[in-house]
Amino acid sequence: MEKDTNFNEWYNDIVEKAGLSDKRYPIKGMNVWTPYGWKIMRQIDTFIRRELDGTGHDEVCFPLLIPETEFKKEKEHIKGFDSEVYWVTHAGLNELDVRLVVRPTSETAMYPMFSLWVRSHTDLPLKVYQIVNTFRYETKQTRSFIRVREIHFFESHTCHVSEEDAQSQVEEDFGILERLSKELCLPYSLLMRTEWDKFPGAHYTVGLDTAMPNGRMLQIGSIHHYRTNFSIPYNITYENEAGEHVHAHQTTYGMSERLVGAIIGVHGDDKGLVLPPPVAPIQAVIIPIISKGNADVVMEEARKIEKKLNEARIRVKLDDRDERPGSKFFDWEIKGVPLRLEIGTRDIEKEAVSFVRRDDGGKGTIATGSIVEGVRLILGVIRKDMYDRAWEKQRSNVATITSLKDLPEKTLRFGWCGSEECGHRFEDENELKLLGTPYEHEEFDGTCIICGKHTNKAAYASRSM
RNA sequence: GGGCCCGUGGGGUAGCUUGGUAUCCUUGUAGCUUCGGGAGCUAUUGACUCCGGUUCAAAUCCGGGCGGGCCCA
Repeated sequence: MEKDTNFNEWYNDIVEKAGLSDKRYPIKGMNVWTPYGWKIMRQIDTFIRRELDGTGHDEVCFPLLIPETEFKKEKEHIKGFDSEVYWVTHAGLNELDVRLVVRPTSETAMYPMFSLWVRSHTDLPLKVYQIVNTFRYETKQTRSFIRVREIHFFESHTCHVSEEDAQSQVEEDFGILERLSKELCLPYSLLMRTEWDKFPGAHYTVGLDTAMPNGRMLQIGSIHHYRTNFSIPYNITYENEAGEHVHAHQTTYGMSERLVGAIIGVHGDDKGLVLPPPVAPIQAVIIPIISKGNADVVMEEARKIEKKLNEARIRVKLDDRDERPGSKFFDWEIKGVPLRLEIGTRDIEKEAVSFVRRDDGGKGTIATGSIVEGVRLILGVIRKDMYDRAWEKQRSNVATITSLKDLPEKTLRFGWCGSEECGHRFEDENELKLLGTPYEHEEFDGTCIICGKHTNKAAYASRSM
């Protein structure tokens, strides 16, 4: 299956063949995480926990159901979500007096509790997160990991004494993102979403977008600054040092299983999945090369190597199935295992192990005596190379344009005066989604591509995934 | 939001026009054999998406549900 000529089919094919997800579950957009896919997700979750724990967040777990009365407290928020929430209307044989919403996100579950938890300025900042499933009734075509109705994601929610303090939380979130990006070898653009596309109820939203091979941007997460937009309706106040009751300023940060979708799309190739070593369930696979009469010797050596790597906490698997080596090579390539180790008579004689990199096909040997150091080193190089190549692709995906004729299949960068009128016209007339303006300062000098007014603001747009 | 297409063993398919015995590949299982890029042989398990209609008879024709895919907005 060819990735570049037929990305959509390729993607579906890989998800199935690599054993990431089984979408035969009989509800649209609700797929089964099969073991290999779930292991990848768990690696990502583990990293996120480590990062959030390390930055002073506490993990919590809120109920799945939200009373309609709480859900409807913030007007913009409900407007943004009420067409895509699932309702619980019955319990047993009885119709419920107060209907329950299945969380599409947890603001409205958490904030009534925050108003109880936050009393004094000494309670702030309050920083919590949870890793849970949320539900959104997607009406569009669903797609494994990218557009689903049951979404596995993490959401962190914070409360602060001031807008500035909340702003510094946003900066901390960018730091977490940067480290996550290195781990998953995923590049991203930080784009300030337009007023009409920001999270319902937010003061502003920064979208985290990754370019897919078809030139379209995939949003992999978002960071929101709420100011006091939620703390007012939910009455989240604290008493400051002067004895006054003040509304807290809030932020949220969320990312989902789309990270898995992005990894598939960014790194995969015609042979299958290519996994970044830090999240690969199996980082190195050992293929014993057996021939007549040497099975015992080869297997013994392979087990020795397996044990050594295992003890060094490298995720290793010895493939001792009764299959021919070639067939095993194909299997593990589809599954994207970063490093393949081959052990045969020739290797044993040379006291070495042959290796093949999944990412670029590079081959070589590692001396058996330094197998742990060698494998660690190569996995490190693979991670760095994947990271660098992915960023290079992300940058080259952007095309700066001055005319709307003959648009390339890329992410477009162009001048925008910033007016809503030009923004809407741009979207409506070009079948494109305005992703927003760069969050970080970016030199630009040109004219608005719609009205022609001079502007030093660039905007980004792409077709939606 | 609109349009088009599809649903047959675990996966991929033939059969459907013209109603009557379901094809092939792959996978799975057991055994033999083989092993530095998808080996071979033998035996064997396993299917017409659901509901309703037409009919002596439905995988096949008609309607609907559920599910999947592609394109456009």
